[in-house]
Amino acid sequence: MNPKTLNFFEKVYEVAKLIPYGRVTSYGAIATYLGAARSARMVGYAMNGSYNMDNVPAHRVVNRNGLLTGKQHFEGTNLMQQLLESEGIIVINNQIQDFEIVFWNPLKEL
DNA sequence: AGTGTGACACTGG
DNA sequence: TCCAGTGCCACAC
Repeated sequence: MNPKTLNFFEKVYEVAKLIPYGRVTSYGAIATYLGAARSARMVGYAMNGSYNMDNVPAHRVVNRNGLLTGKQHFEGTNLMQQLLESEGIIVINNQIQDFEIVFWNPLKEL
């Protein structure tokens, strides 16, 4: 794939799809991996348009604190949490427990 | 072409 | 240590 043909959004989706089952990452980590460290907000914005991309596990992307800030954009009030819990990730009060353990760093893993 | 916007991240008080 | 303000930059309008 010619990287130039891929929009920033598409790159975000590509990375998101690589997040292993039962692991999570942060918006900033993805942005940094894409070489746009200052565009973490855009990653979240990109995920907003991933609702029609069923391959993108948007629920595995949280902010750098492991907080489910994007929860509001999912159906219902706790769909995101349920999806994570179904993968073995413990979430309490929108906060991922043992975040450092389940955190997946694309910079290190890829 | 310019302006507004946001599912973040960092810094200073 | 904690919170509020500020920077940021790619996309939509």
